[in-house]
Amino acid sequence: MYQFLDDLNADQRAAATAPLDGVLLVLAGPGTGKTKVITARVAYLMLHYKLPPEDIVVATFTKKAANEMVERLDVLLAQFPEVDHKKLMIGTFHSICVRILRRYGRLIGLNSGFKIADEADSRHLVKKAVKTLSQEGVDLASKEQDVKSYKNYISSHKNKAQLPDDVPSAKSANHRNKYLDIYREYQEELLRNNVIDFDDCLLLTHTLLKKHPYCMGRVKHVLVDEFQDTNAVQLGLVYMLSGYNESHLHNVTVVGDPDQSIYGFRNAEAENFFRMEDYYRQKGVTVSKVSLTQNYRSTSNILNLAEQLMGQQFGKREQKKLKSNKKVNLPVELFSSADNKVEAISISKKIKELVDGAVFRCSDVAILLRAGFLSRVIEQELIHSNLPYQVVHGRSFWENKEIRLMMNFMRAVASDMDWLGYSRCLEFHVAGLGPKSMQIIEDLFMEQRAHNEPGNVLAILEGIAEGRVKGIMAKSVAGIKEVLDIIKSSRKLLLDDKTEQEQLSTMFNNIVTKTKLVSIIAKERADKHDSPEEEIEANLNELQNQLVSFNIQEETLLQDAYETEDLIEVADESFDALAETSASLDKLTQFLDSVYLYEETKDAKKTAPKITITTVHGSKGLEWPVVFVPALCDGILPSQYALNTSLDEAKRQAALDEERRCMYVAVTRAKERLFLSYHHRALGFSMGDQAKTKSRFLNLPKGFVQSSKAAMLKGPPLNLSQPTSRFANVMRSSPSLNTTYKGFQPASKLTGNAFTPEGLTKISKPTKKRLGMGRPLRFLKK
DNA sequence: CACTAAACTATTTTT
DNA sequence: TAGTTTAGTG
Repeated sequence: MYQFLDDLNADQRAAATAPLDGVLLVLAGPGTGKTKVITARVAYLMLHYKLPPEDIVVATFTKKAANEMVERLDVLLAQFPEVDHKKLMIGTFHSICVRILRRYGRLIGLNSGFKIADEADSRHLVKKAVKTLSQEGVDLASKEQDVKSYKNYISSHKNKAQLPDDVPSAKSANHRNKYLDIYREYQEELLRNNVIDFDDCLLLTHTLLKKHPYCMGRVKHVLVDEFQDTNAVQLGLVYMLSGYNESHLHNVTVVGDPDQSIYGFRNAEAENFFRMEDYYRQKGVTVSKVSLTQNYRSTSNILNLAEQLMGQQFGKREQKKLKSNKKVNLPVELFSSADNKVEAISISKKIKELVDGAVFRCSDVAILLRAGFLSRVIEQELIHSNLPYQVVHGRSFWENKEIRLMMNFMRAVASDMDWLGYSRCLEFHVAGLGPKSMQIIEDLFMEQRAHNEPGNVLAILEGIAEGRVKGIMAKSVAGIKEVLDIIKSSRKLLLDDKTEQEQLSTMFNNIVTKTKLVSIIAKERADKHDSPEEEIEANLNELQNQLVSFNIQEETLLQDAYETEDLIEVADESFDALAETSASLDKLTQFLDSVYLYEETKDAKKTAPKITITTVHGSKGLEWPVVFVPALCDGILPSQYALNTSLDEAKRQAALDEERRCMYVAVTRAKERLFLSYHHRALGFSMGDQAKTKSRFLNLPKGFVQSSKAAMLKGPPLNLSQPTSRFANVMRSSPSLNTTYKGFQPASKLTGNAFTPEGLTKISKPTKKRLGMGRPLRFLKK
């Protein structure tokens, strides 16, 4: 019928072509072609059932997943020009919600010009709230740790759809009320700054649709990817989005795998699978389930180990019977090391063997870690042994100081209302401007806001420059004048008679030059890095490129999509419009808006032949021919938190189960070779070295892993009271000692003749991303 | 009142 | 290690 359906196996096809009406749960284990199925289903809904793309909502969890799906649809639908899949409402939950709020937020009193508060803004406002409250006499701790716990409190309530007024009153403890006070004050702060935080994106949409469900009344089908990662609010959104259109009531497709739920800490609830089933069954809606069991990724040894691991879950779980399609099947290897440095050495030696044997390339190898900080030791060792690697950290690029500063200066250029942006610029650039002076300026701004005006930071600063404000030191006034100049001159550059690209890049350079950003930040890092300027400039270049090459999103998506149009007063113009505007200024504004919600964080050079180091969470949805999972120690995986004995039994089990799922995700990333390891001792920071024991998850029956004892250090058992770091250093620097280290067997011995290098190169292409759409199809066919 | 230098302390995962 | 908090100085 459709060619893309021929490329699916029977189960996949059943899922993709399931009836339009009713609820479909697709239980897709790792490597079973989940994305392929959901993409095919979307195509089928549009082609076969003739659903208009603008009536279909496809919600994903990450930007990457959304982008990938669009890419696949591009290929899939190339031959069906009559279907315009660009009109699909596809994106992360957050981005879809923001689009809805921009358009209909007014109905719940939201100012349509709102901005998204990023993590830094949000933290700042929590701190602010704490400060305000302590000034009012409430006794509050404001250490970093405490701020974190306040944020957690707020977030967890928001994720349960509880605004301050909805929080159930605490029975006894009075610290609870303090938390609630902070929550209230924090919400006020958001409002005063005309921003909403990440959780609000979802929560406010939830509130909106509860009151005004007709806003999204024409939605005919809702699809959710990685459903196990949804929280209560997201589940509610699915119910509401699919619960209004009478001709297409409760038409939902969700795809996911409860075993891969590793975002519980962020209030994801894998139980949503069961909840949803109950909810719709009670409504009399047909609920069908399809399980995908054919695995196209891993060898059966890897799959067996994974299944064995999950068999130890405390919570209920359905057994999986994943079938491998791989002919070759090498054992999963396990080794232990005296300490984490030795472990790193073993890993690098092993990688060297695999790579030198021309069996794998560096880009085929990934090292997956429970936590980011574990990468340090391994990185050092990889540098030492000259192995190229890349650390893929979620948003580290955006967290660089130079990037954050540039973003803030550009925010100020883009909007006079953006106090949060302006304030960071002032703090950075104006000498002599401390908390007291900042407070004076902020008060002026908030006063304007209180009078229901948008607020205009630039005007206030001009007032200061003209000496109309008391309490600001002369030295600071001079600095403020400079900031004014930077902002104004940058704006002028955006109105120049040049191309958009030129305008943006000269504006960018203008800020960089006038703030002397590079030299100032370089100075701060001088004692830690060799050539900090280089790195800073490279980062700035990257940002500049992203800005200049940014394409304006189709924000008009919702514009014409709704018949209910006349029912709803259309959102008014944002009142933030600057006196003079230009295409490049619009572009700048959109760029700033988009960064946190739409823009995919670049995963370094995809083509570079490098080893990938990333966290287990960061590895989700990806795959590599060779995977190392080091540091499988109690206290790391499972993490210390899960081992906390002060938790009650149910919570402890739930936490342990999530940790186990973490390991499940890690091991199921591997296609051909999987190496597990742990160390007996962690050489650490100031807190001193810690003795470690083998992770409880490694207590497996015989036969699932092959221990390679050779990786253990030869020599006397470690004396734990002696400084081990020196020991490790000797190991590393002394060749004679190194020879006693046996390391791994040569790759040839392990692989035997079953694997020829030629045979392997065919299937050992790197990450999923590079496979794109065409490749896996061809691969699966054979 | 702001700035600097020394001291401290916490290390998960992220839209 | 690095980011933040503090105490002491100008």
